[in-house]
Amino acid sequence: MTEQLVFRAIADPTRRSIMTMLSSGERSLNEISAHYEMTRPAVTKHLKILQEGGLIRVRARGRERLHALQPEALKTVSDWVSFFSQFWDEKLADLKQIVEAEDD
Amino acid sequence: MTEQLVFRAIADPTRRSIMTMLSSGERSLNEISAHYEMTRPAVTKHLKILQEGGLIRVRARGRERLHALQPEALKTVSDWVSFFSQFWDEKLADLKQIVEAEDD
DNA sequence: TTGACATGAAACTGAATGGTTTCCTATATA
DNA sequence: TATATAGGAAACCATTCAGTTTCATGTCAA
Repeated sequence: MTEQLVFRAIADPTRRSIMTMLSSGERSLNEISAHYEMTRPAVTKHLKILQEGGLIRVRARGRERLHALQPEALKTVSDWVSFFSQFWDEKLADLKQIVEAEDD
Repeated sequence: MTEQLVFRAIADPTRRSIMTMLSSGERSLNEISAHYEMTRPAVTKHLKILQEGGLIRVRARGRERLHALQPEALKTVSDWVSFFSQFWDEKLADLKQIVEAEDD
């Protein structure tokens, strides 16, 4: 199952940081790795894991590779958390159900 | 920061499964490990990581150790996901804000 | 077309993870 | 009190993970 790949992807702080960065628009590998101490190949590996989790998509532009956020993959996490949220925020869980029902 | 400990804790499928099990009530170590193929010490380690993430609490009853879910720790995850949810479900994000404002 | 730039790929390393086995301690209970 | 039960602790192992260095490839631009 792919669910595990999402949880795996978001388990690392660098990867969550990259997601935050991409929330303001797509970025090339160079632009991304410029923000971190680690080497470029290390960032490449993180991007691959994010891609495997479906959290980003990659497209080529010339010799660059542009990485864009694909946040819908987080629905998996959101749904999982929602199950438990009934135990600490019933109002929120109820409203979520209402919203989802409306969308049908 | 403790945030990382939560994401680390929920990254493993066995630990997420244990959380689901505990959602129906507290359980002793023996009761929990009976549901898995792995040995009891292995389950003990998972429980320790869940505890470090604040996701469960443990109390002693005689020679037993009862483990109970503490789902509020998932608020960390919920909040993090909410930031990204604005990109795939604005209605839900809006309602969540309303709910949280009401609680103030 | 040559050189600079953006990236990919492979081999390696150390630390963390998920698991095991073995042994020890504490608490119930016959 | 002797024994069974519940769990803790330590030592060990294999795999995965996050990072590195080195080298190769493809594309742009002078």
